[in-house]
Amino acid sequence: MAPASHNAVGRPRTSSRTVIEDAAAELFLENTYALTTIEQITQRAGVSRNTFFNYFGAKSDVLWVELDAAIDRLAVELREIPNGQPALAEMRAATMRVVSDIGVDRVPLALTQVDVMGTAEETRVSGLARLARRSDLIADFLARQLQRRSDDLLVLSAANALSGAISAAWTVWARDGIGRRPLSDYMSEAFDVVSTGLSSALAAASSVE
Amino acid sequence: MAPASHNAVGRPRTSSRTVIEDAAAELFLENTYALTTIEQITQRAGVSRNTFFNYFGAKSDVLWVELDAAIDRLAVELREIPNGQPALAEMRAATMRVVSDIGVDRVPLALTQVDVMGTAEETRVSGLARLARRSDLIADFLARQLQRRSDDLLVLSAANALSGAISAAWTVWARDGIGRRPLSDYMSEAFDVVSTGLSSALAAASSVE
DNA sequence: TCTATTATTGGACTCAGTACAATATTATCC
DNA sequence: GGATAATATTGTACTGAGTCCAATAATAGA
Repeated sequence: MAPASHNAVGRPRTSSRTVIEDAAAELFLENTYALTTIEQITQRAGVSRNTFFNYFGAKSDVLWVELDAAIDRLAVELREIPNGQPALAEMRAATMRVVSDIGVDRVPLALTQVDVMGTAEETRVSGLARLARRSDLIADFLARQLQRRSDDLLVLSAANALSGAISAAWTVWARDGIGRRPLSDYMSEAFDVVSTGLSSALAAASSVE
Repeated sequence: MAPASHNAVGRPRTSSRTVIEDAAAELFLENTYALTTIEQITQRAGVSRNTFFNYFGAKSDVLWVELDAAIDRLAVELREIPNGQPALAEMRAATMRVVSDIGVDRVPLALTQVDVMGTAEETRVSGLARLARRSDLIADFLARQLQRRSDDLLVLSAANALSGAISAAWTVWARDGIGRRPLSDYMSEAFDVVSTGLSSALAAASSVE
């Protein structure tokens, strides 16, 4: 039984992986992320320290399981879009398809308990790695649709901006806690901001005020 | 003589700090970033290992000296803008003021020699920390101008998008190598993309093609 | 020169992450 | 079922970043 890749989407239930995830979540909440060692996690999970690294490439990976899965699905969605489609609209639609699946129970660990776990700074960096990965996916997609290189300034700017907006939606959604609206609501709003342009979005915001 | 803070903007010439920076730059180019240890750096610099940590909080900080300085200056510029100004225009102007100073010799180490140093993956993450710091600055500024909270979705989306676009400009500028145009050119282009909106920017791009 | 401040150093430590070989466990095929 | 191959788990040993703290050197100011 292969532990599959680190960001596997498939889920053999109650494997070592799951046990480790649960143990980690508990300990992060009890002692904060920073003060929890991998050894403690694997001890509670009843496996050896090395087994941790069979399933996760880094301690912080446990925090982002849900987000990684979402990014995996986005990659698939984008790959399946044929050439010559309206790039932004397709990009948005693909994101919305992925996000519509996400229920309240799928909040990335790092985002839910940012206060409780004292994860603010430590997890920030690892979260940014996800932003970067999503940027890459989007840049590749845009480059393909626009027939430009993926390190073209227009492509990169747009990809980074989109990934940043998506990230903002996740963050605010997670922080809104219980009673939050569906993630797709937040995502739509974030897309609106970058789609119509910051000049109009910000102007509208300040005139309303 | 205080080593000042980690991202000091002032420059006491030929202090331990400078010596360390130079030694690090040499070694990164010779042996790549990953294979260079802090011990090697301080050895060549003729100081003790601990002195490194007097000036830098992490090994990767050496890579981002120039960018950190630019972000410091951006922070100052933004702080000095009075309330009630058009947010996006001021933000853009402040960025351009900072960037107009940057000559060809001020390319962040991490960005120039990304190929030579094999820094691609390792430095990516530390670079993202800068993106985040800039996002925070921009979010605070926008929140003040728009009279909203700095974790508001509109504010965060816009801040992330802007920071992402700025990051793209730096990246492409650095990668263009010798013969590149001034950084401000790239920055203008990146701002245009997010200002006018991705829907028009991307539509224009695909119709041109 | 004396003194307070700050820079530098030494030493000991924790922990994440890597490498690799050894062993256990499960699946597959006959 | 039993042999065998594939994969999961573990043990051991290691590197190197980053932290802490106390000791000492260097410098500035009076």
